[in-house]
Amino acid sequence: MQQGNEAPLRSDAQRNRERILEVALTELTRSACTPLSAIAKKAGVGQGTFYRNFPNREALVLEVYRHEVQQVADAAPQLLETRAPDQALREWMDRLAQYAMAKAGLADAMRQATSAHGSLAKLGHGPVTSAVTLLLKANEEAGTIRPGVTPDDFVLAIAGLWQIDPHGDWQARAGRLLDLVMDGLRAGAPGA
Amino acid sequence: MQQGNEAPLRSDAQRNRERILEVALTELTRSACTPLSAIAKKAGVGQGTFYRNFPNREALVLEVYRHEVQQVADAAPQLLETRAPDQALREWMDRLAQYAMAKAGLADAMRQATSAHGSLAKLGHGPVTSAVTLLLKANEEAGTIRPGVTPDDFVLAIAGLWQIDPHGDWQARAGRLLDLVMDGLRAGAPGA
DNA sequence: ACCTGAACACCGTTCAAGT
DNA sequence: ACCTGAACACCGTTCAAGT
Repeated sequence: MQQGNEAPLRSDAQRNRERILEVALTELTRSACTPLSAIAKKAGVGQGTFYRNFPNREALVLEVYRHEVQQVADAAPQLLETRAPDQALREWMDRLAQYAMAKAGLADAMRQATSAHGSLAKLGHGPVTSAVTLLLKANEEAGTIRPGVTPDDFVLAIAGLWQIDPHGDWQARAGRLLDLVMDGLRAGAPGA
Repeated sequence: MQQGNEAPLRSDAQRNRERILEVALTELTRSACTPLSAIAKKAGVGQGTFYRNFPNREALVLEVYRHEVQQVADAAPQLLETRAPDQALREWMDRLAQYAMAKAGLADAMRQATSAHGSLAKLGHGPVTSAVTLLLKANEEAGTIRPGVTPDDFVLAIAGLWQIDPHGDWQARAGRLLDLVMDGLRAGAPGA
């Protein structure tokens, strides 16, 4: 049965959960392989409490990531209001890249924690998918990209972002990758 | 000093090393997180011997991967002899995809073992880079792709391959990704 | 109802003793 | 020179006892 995800949660329990997430963000950003016990300790909770909230590393990392990634997703509608659809899409990619580099430690944690396929795919139908759907649709309607590109396709196409080393000249490398993807999306825009 | 990598290696030592690699391939393909101790045991060597050859998991996984990936790389020159450069490139991508799916467990192991950035990048200047360089150069000279694309750019562009779930319809997903990349490479072929 | 932390299981790594 | 395998350190996970 496992309760949907209702069950109001006692106030001290809720504060514990929030403190764990807070510490996890800082700590995982610094180093992807921080022991869970260290996170529990810094958050001031016992091991048991930690595991009540997050049954394993993956659950924790996914939750932190989801939280963080929401912010980038939120930028999409705003960009579409102030720019042409293709410019909005391209700039959104840049912001995603910037964010991915800033949170590189977290991205590492994601890669390591998600055992089988789909670091990103594991995010499922979250805010990122919504943002991408929105951006692609606007472009398709404006005829600036070819029709039929799904959000999944897009996410796969920019997967290289998470491979870039955040030290050094990531700006140049990311820029070239994203330009290439954008050109691929455009190719012969209105045709099948 | 650490010896370059010469030092002829005693014959029993060499057999041990080979048996470890053999077992590691089978075992890691099956499950990315097989304990190293299990691999050592199945290979019939002690823990110490194992660690003499491969100081950590990453070293083992990289070696296995390098070995395997050589085969796909070897196909590049042959393809270039029998096909137009762009067709050769596109078909090589397909083979890479097919191989990546077949060895999905190994790809998982790579992702998990390589802590900081660059699963693929860690392969460094290996056979894959050579193959890609060859293919890109032929296409650039034939004017079928835009000039100035580096092997690094290309590897980043197809990074999505390693995210695809090998069960289900990976053929369709991989095909769409690779077509998109190919179109991106083509975009306005002769121009800057 | 929720929390704590000692206890357990497991895996990576080292090293003293062998051949 | 190289090998073995017991021993150690460490981390994830559980659970009996508390509030």
